[in-house]
Amino acid sequence: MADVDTEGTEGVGAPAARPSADVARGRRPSTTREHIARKALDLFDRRGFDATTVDEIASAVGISRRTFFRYYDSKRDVVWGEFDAEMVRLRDQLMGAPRDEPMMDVLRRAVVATNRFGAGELDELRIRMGLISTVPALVAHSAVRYTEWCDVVADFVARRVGGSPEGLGPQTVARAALGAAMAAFACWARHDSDDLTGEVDRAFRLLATGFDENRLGRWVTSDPPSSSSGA
Amino acid sequence: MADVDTEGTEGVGAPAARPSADVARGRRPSTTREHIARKALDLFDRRGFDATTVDEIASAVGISRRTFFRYYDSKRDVVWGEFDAEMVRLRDQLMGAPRDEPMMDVLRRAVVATNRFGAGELDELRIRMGLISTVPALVAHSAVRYTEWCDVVADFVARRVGGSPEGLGPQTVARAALGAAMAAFACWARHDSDDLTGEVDRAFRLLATGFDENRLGRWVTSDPPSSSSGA
DNA sequence: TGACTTTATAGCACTCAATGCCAAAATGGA
DNA sequence: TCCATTTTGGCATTGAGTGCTATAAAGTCA
Repeated sequence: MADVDTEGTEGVGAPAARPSADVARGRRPSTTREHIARKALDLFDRRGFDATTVDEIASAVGISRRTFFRYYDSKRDVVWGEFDAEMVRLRDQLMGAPRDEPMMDVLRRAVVATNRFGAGELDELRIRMGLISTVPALVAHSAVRYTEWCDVVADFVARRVGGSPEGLGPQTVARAALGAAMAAFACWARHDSDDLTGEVDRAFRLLATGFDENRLGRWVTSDPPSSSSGA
Repeated sequence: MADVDTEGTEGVGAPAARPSADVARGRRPSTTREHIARKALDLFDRRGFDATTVDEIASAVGISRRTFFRYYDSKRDVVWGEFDAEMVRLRDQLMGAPRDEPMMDVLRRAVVATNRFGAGELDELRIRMGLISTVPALVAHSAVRYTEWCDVVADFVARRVGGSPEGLGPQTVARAALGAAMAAFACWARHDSDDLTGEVDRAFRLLATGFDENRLGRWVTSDPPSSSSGA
């Protein structure tokens, strides 16, 4: 693992693992979110999420149970890593897109862009996403985390087409888009399609067709159109 | 052959509330799922879901805590009522549709049909859906319950267009459809659009357009059928 | 009536996640 | 050295959920 310096570690809910730009005051943290996450994911992967207790994670890391909960709000949150940073990236991508680019193209490109990962991160990501889309406790928790994602998309859509982000239009687009993204992720995490962004791209192109039955039929049988062409 | 009428997904996990077609053997149940649900929903509505403990529900119903868990697998499940029965109805609607009817029309009609409720049920349903779409613990749990829903839809789609129900095509359609349904439900539960099936219908028509930006713009500004303005 | 069977219930003990509180440890600065 | 700051760990508590067991209530059969 060559991710020595992970500087984007803004606290999700825990105050710990601060970059601490100024002088370090007080007692130094005895570990990091990344360190905990690595140990925990390893345990989850080997023994299963439910079968791994917080006590086991804590003792594997070398901290107390109480300290674990200062780094992560819950056992579930460990799997999500630095999800919040990605949320900011998505918003930037959506809001920064040229006004004349079609809405669904912007959306597709933005989601694809925010899900580009280096080869070194993919193995861990697959474990994360595999857990998120299969373990009931994590499937459940995902709905809460993805709510923020939907809000970002709904804001974008409302800004494009008018009306309130809470309205049926933006909400439907946002939640349907989330569905497409989740489908892509789940498919990628399950079988070894090593092309995550490709899956996302395909799912969103499909979504933008309105799921016409004939096109969908051809799409399933023959190989679906890959990205390549333009925006 | 006692559990003849318990085929498929009928039993959530609790053995109680059986219609008891044959003669009643053994001690009679001291309450019903409905009775528990009514008391519990009342408490949830007044005090909030998290602030209501299982002990309080049990004592309000007049049973022990342990007995509560024989009727419902969890506190969360109370809010979902007889969700499983609806699942069977959805499958029947989808599979029973004429083969030449367009796929997305079948889907829309099926979801609309399975969400028709009598005027007497609507108040309680609004409380249920309000809770499900706002309380974090229930938002989370909804993802697990809706997984079954998605499976049904994905099966239907795969049967129509070919390929595996696990494939990206059927999964994308299913999850996007779920998104549309959730958006419609949440909008209905929040503001008092008393037309639930109308909201569902609109969301699915929108989904089938592929969210073309221009059409969506007109759709939002000029009120579609009976939505309140600017919602 | 009195066994015997079946079913539902209550109580108890237990695990585990999560939270609040407080004392102790570690660190830099005055 | 004393002090302020920050992290840590232990302790107690709450609340969900589960397994086990004894008991209560009902019908059946002799």
